[in-house]
Amino acid sequence: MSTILDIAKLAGVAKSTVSRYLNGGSVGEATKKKIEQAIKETGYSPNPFAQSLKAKKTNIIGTIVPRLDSYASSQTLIGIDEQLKKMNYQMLISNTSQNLEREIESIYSFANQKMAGIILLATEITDQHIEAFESVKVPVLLIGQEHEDFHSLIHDDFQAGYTMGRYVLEKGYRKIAYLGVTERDISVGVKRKQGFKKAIQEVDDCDVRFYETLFNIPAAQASANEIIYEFQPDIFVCATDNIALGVLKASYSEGIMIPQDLAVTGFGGYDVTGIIHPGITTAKFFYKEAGESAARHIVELVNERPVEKLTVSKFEIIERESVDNLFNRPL
Amino acid sequence: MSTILDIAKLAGVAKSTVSRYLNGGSVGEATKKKIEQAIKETGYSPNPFAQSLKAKKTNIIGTIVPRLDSYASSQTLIGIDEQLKKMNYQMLISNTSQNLEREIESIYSFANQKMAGIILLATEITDQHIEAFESVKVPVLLIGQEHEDFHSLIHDDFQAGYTMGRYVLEKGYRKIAYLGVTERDISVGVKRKQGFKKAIQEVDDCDVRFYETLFNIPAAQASANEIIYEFQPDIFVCATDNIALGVLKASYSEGIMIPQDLAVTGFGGYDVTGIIHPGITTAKFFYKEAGESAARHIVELVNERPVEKLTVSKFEIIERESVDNLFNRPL
DNA sequence: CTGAAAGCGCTTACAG
DNA sequence: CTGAAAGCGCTTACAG
Repeated sequence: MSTILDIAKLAGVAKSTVSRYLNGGSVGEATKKKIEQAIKETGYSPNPFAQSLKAKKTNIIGTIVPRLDSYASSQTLIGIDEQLKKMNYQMLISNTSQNLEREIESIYSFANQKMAGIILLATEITDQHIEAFESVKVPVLLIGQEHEDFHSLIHDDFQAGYTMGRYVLEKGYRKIAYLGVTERDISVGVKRKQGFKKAIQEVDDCDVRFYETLFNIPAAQASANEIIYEFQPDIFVCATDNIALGVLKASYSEGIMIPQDLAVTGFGGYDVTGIIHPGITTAKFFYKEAGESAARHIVELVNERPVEKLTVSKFEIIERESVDNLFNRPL
Repeated sequence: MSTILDIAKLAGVAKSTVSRYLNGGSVGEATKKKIEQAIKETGYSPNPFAQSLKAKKTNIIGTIVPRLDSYASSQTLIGIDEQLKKMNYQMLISNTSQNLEREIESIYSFANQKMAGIILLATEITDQHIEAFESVKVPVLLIGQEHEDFHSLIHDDFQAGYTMGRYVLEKGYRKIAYLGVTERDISVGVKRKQGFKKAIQEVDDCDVRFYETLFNIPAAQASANEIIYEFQPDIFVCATDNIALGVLKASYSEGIMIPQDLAVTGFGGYDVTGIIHPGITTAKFFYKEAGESAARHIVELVNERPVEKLTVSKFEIIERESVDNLFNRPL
């Protein structure tokens, strides 16, 4: 591996001149040629550690993600990565395997590694998160959860919940099981439910019950089984697509036909909801696009340019076979 | 951020002593105490760039992956990441979005960034890959494809193909469409097919046709539609789970019942194959475990310890509803 | 436009 | 056991 000194010698100039050339400073035509030639010969490329040591800062955006094997995470990461590349930044992923403590560690570790900025694909924001972010003084962007102290980019959970609620009501469903998740997850556990509730409050002949389950399919399946037994709803409105998949599994195993006997909706717009049969009606979020915006925003922040504190990403209801139109049914 | 010099002053010793303490050299009890105290007070932690600049080497393993949004990739990455963390190494992901040129660029870029080693989740190995690997002289490990020049860790594609072939024959299927992929992908396009062929050659009353499609679901769906029309197979043996999903979609849309009218098998063991209904019979590979082994191997290579050139990861046939037993059918 | 020198934060022989 | 000094590869004022 050649260094800047090798190039300087080869080109017959001082290394400060080479450095200036590399960084777009003023260099004479003749020297420029010589340096270019030397670089070509050696295949020289600067040592990023030496650069970072001087600069006390990198062009890397540390991205903390709770898991690698979810549609939402992957798509968001892809969006971030692609956009960052375009802007000549790099993405470094820290996977925390859904361990909040590891998120905190990652924040400090990223700061120590002189990341230019940090993006957190957030689930819960604890006091420790706040403390960590405040002590490291690195620009931060939250995705998926909002917090007054930090810049964030969220999906329109409330509005999606409201729209989904209206949709379900318009299709004629009135005996509804809302299968949600912990309220510690504000976006998924609170906002979607609140939006849904608002829609429900606009009608008065509705029998709705609210349940809580975990994010994974087997747990959702077990919950669905119980609820089917004790409540016999006409429809499950699920807080995530995975939970909807759990409901589907429960139905298969009980011989319940979808949508004839039971309807199901989700949130997320995971690919799998369109692959399976029947397809699941869902509120699709735009993870990749959100990732791209996030990348743009964090770079703005890194360069100390202003960014709106809160950005809300859009959504879209995708109608599929898992919901019937009760008004079209023969009596 | 405090530096080693701050610690040295605070503790009243030379920075070389602090450095020695940090790196486990011999330090007197009394000085040790003072240094520990100073580190605690300041929350000091060494600047990794300065360290890397000296060491000319990091403890980071660069991992090149063709895509982030596939089950196989995610699981493999999770395995690599977790194991690497245990061994005090870090993983850096480079996503190439299925662009072979970007893979080459990533190899050089990783070398430039002084990665301790490189893991490539390989699809095709071109001459440019070989040239790149040879010129950078960084330890390399291939996952998913084997190559005589490099250490590699593969799934047992041939044996899985063979076992799947025998399985299908034992269930009584004789009119078989094998839906494969390009032979440029040796593991998926060649090995699985070869194994399957071997099984077929052991019987003689078999009508098998071989087709080729792309890796994505819509392409597989289109291919399946054509094949159903022109060949009317009893079963599709698909080279990947995604292709099997494409066949399933084609069947849904044509009103073909699975497995009554048509059976389907895949390779991979993607989660989704067990979530949908009917579940897809598939040869499950152990991606996460493979990732863990890969992590162990690359670290061995980094430390110049011997590693077998080729490691073969296991597989397992998972029986689900997408394949019937023709011998059990009423006449 | 160009070069000499200092310094980023660390580690590593080399003395003592 | 401990410290002074050199050096890793780069950048950045500062002179000229």
